[in-house]
Amino acid sequence: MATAASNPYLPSNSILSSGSIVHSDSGGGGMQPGSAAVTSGSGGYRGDPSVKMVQSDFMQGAMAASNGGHMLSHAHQWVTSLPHAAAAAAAAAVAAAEAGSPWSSSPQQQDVKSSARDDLHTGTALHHRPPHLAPHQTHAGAWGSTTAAHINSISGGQQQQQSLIYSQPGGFTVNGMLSPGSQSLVHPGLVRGDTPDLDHGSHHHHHHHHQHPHHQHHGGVNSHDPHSDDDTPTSDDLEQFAKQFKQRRIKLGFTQADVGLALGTLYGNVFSQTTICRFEALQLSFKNMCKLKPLLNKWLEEADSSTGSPTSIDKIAAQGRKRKKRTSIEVSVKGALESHFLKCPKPSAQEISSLADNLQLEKEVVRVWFCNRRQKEKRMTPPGAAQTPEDVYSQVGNGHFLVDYLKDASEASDQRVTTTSSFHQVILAH
DNA sequence: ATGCATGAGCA
DNA sequence: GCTCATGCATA
Repeated sequence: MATAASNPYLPSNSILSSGSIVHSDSGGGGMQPGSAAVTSGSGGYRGDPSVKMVQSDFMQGAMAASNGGHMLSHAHQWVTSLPHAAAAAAAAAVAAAEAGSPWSSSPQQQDVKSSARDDLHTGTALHHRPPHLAPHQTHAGAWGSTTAAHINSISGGQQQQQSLIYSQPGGFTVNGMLSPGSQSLVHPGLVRGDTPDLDHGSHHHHHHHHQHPHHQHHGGVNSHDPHSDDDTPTSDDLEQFAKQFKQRRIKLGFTQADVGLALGTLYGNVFSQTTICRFEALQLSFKNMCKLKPLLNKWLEEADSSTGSPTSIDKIAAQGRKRKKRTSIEVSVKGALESHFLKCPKPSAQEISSLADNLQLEKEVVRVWFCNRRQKEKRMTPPGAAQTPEDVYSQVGNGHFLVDYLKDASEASDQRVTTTSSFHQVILAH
């Protein structure tokens, strides 16, 4: 089986002495997963060709599989060794540094391109979850407006989330929600009465300064009305929406995963708990937020008014996919990477290679690490927002950081991290 | 909630 | 190979 696997991950340096990490290799030769935990046991792909992009919002014009093919080919499993215990102060520091979520009202510098993503959605098997109305009301100001108070990160966060209900692949319930039986949670009247408007009723559209590069010429050009989901919302709108969305979602008794699947059930675009989570936490790019808002908005409408009229259309198919197991990077190694990142956010291939060699990590891992680091940096520190650390965030007793940036930076669509490094240094210095 | 990962599209 | 959107797996 899979003898000479075209494994892109050539652990040519997989030493095992100081083992900073724990990924094993499937080195083509005579290696075989013995006791390793092969995660992706259920092979398969998600060739969902029935994409029904019902969103004529802005992007996602054409997404039909251009290659009409399937990217699934050889089957090589990513064996991995075991996780290691990693708990250090340094870890906390790093984690803290990553827990940002400040945004600016400035548009991201992305273009409309990423669209076709019907690749796969490994069903994050789940099902409706117990309808327990939680009189919960979280309000967090975060973005460009005033204070940011929803970050949490590390330990003191708000992990009241039901993060295990949807776990592990294996079961696939092709019913996000609205499935008979799980629908008698709440009456629309109740929620409605409880949570007033939210939708286009957008309560307030004060001054918003932003210039979004969305040239959506559509007939009568948008005059002024940042609301009504067909128009470009402001950062504040998004913030408001996200906040309310979460509230209602919880009141309705749905998990983030539920919503993700429901979106697929309803509109054809399935999303994971991760994405919903990030949306609520405003940890997506502006453009991405804009894209998801309409969808989530629709879901809300459906959710609160479909307590009996389910839209029984399920299409999501849970399928597995081979995925390299997550490489655990030791804290010390992370620290090293961080340091290098501060010096050079965008190392060359050669730099990466040597770095990987030193840290005894696969080049790919290092490369990806930097990519992810940059991404995080992007949504974390809006250009020109780095001020005095003490001004930027306040440490609240329990190792909880409140980040508060000033919105609006610049429109530079290319200027990347540069002045933002100071931010991390401070964090790490804690 | 978030770290590491995949992949499309672009340069 | 990077960016960007997204998600599995995990803490």
